[in-house]
Amino acid sequence: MPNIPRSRRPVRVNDPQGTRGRLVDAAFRAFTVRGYNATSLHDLKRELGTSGGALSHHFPAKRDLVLAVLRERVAPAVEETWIAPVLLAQTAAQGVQDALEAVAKQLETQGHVEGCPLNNLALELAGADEEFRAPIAEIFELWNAAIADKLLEDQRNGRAPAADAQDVAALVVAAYSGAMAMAKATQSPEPLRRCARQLTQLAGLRWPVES
Amino acid sequence: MPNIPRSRRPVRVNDPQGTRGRLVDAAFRAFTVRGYNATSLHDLKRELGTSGGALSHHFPAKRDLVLAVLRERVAPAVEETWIAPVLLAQTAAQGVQDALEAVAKQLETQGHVEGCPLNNLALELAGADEEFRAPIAEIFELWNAAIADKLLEDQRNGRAPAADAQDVAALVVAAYSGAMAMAKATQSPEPLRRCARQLTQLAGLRWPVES
Amino acid sequence: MPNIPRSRRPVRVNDPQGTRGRLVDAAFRAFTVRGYNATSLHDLKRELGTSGGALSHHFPAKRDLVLAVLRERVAPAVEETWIAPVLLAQTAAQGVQDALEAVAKQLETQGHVEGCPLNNLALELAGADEEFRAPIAEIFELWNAAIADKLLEDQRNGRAPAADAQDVAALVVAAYSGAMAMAKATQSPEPLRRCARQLTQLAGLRWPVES
Amino acid sequence: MPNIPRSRRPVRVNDPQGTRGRLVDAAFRAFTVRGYNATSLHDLKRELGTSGGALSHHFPAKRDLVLAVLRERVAPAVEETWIAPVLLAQTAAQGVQDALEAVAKQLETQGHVEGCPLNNLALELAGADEEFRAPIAEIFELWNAAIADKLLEDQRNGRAPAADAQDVAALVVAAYSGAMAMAKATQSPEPLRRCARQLTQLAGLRWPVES
DNA sequence: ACATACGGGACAGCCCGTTACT
DNA sequence: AGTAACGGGCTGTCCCGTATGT
Repeated sequence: MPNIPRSRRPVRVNDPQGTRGRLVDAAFRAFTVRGYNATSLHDLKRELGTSGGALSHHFPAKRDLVLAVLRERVAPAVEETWIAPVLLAQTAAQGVQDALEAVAKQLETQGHVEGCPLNNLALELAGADEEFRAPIAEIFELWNAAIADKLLEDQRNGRAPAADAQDVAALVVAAYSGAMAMAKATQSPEPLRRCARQLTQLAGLRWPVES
Repeated sequence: MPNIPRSRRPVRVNDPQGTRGRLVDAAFRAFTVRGYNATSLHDLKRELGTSGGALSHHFPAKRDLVLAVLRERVAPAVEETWIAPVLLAQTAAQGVQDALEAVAKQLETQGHVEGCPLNNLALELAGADEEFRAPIAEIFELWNAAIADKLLEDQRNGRAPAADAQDVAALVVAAYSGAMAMAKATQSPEPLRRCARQLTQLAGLRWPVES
Repeated sequence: MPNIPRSRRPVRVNDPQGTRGRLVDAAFRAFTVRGYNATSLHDLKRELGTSGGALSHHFPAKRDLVLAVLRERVAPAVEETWIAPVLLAQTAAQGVQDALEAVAKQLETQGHVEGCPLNNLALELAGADEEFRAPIAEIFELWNAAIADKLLEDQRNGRAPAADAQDVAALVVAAYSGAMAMAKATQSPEPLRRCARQLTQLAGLRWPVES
Repeated sequence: MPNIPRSRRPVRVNDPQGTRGRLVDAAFRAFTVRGYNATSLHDLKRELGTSGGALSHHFPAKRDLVLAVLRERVAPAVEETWIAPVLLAQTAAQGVQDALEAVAKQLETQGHVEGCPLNNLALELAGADEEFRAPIAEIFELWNAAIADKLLEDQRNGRAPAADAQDVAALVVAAYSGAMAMAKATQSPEPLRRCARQLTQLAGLRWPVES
């Protein structure tokens, strides 16, 4: 009885990296859009077609999943949308404007405003568990530090007025985070735009007016 | 308050207003500390001693409870801690500083930083349901408008430099909200203090430097 | 439009006592036959037609259910099959024989030997949790004490030879428990019968052979 | 196979006998302490460091594991702690006392009373599956037979009074098993000691009172 | 107005086995 | 022989809402 169309058996492929990555991706998306508590693992499984065993294997508990999301998706996202632009710009002020502009543009493109992933998770999880709070705080601090460092460099090079770099950086990060919260609540990019405009009027971020 | 000999039957007090108020209070606290999804109605019932039916009587669904919390606790809180101080201060700039100072002081007093109730609920609920988003957006807008109005008044009176009042107000609200998020994540009032200091350096909030 | 066979609405009857009792009954049966860990709450619910909510209401956790079973079913069963017969018999020796005979007869009647409920739960749960162990130990001790007391009375009345009543009682209880374990393993009442016969040969249980 | 500089491959030792033995050992311990149903294979794997496939290789199913435990650990344990002492003693009565004394001493040494492995498994599994019941019954019967045989020999040699050897043996085994159950429930070796004392008062086990 | 009882339907986590892979 | 990935299914628990009772 030859020539059996051997396509019977449900061929399973072992792809640990891929499966894990897809899980983290899906979790990142879902946590950002719906939040941590409002996302059921069942949703993730169904969305991906992965089984409970696979999920359990890679992430014994939901907690482990969100920790991976923070480390492997949220932190890189902040790095990409904020730290890199700031570091690569000519001045911190310019970098901040670039980053704000890019995000505002993106919000305008896509209809729905989901808010900042870091902020969303921070507000929901920071109060719950020290194990969550610590990595979140760390991301905020790296972000802050990157802006502050750039600003200090600018000041040394005469490209920024004297000011407490840490304070200025904190305001920038806070303004962005808060603006995103308002943008999410009002479903409009306007708060972001308003903040972007006003930040150019901040003493510590104004190009030293020569004359 | 008579001598209660009747040890048997659960003494029931009919106190509609009181029960309702206590429910909203407990919900406000729990939603602020643990979040909406992480708070079960069972928790509230147990915390208050009031049980099931009472809650159901006043609030048919959990949704109704959070709406009441927004209307009757969160909005008044914003009114009290931000709108009133700003309106009563001599200038908007002063009012903003007062409000920030008051909150920072409070954070230092109490060990744990729970964050801003409005912000917490906004981030968790704004993306979920239009029914939640609208009242949250409204609170943000009232807050914003109060600051902007005061600023316009200042400008008319020569107590503030010319600037887009809406933009400045948005930055103030955003900076505060974001700073509270960071304060919650880092469990420290420092971000708030940094932002307070920097906001005094914002052009639109500086007292017109007379010659 | 009269005379609607008003059987439409799923009439629910509140019968807390009844529901609770049926749950404990079903649990007692299932725990005795299949054991604690091998019995799923789903089984109980389906067997009774009760819903998860009802179960959760009466017994927040499985632990609470088994504690109720011990207190309200196992202890009374020991009381009924052992303590009462012993106390009511003319002598302890006679009571022991009566109890053994009754159980042996019952085993012969019903085909399947499930073993002693107390023993089954004791072996499975006593090692797990102090909260389980304590009530189990208490039942054993009451059982033991009843036999010992009766024996002491017999000795005072000259109806039993001098012997350490506690020791004799312990042997009786142990022999019965062990015999039931063997009966369950061999699915035969023979071990019980053998023990019954031999216990009559125990010095402390023999009627003082006058001569 | 992307050439990962795979320096951290887990060192694997092929040791079929050893792995199998360690698995059975761990299972024996866990089943004795926590019971069959309360022990997850995951626990065993983690305890041993060996993982999934190894277990599956040696024991396709959990059932096979417990059967091996019965055959290779429980039966030998009964052989060692009961059958050998009885056979080697001068009389059955002496052997029984020796065995009881040894176990009681061991219980006193180690603080925690786990109970008799055979009894624990018997009560939990005998009712579940004929495949489990049979080997358990067999162990009980071998145990019983050893004592009965020794007793018959004693009787033939005039070292024991006439009595139904099977019955006496059954009582001894039952008393021990039951006493261990009580010892586990009360976490005390006392029941065992009491039974040991009383068994010396059993007619069939008393050294023929030389006239 | 309030309290107890209950209905179902999730949810996270676990568990036993099997399959791909080394 | 042994490892890691994976498949599903099930378990105890919780949770929100409603119905019954006082």
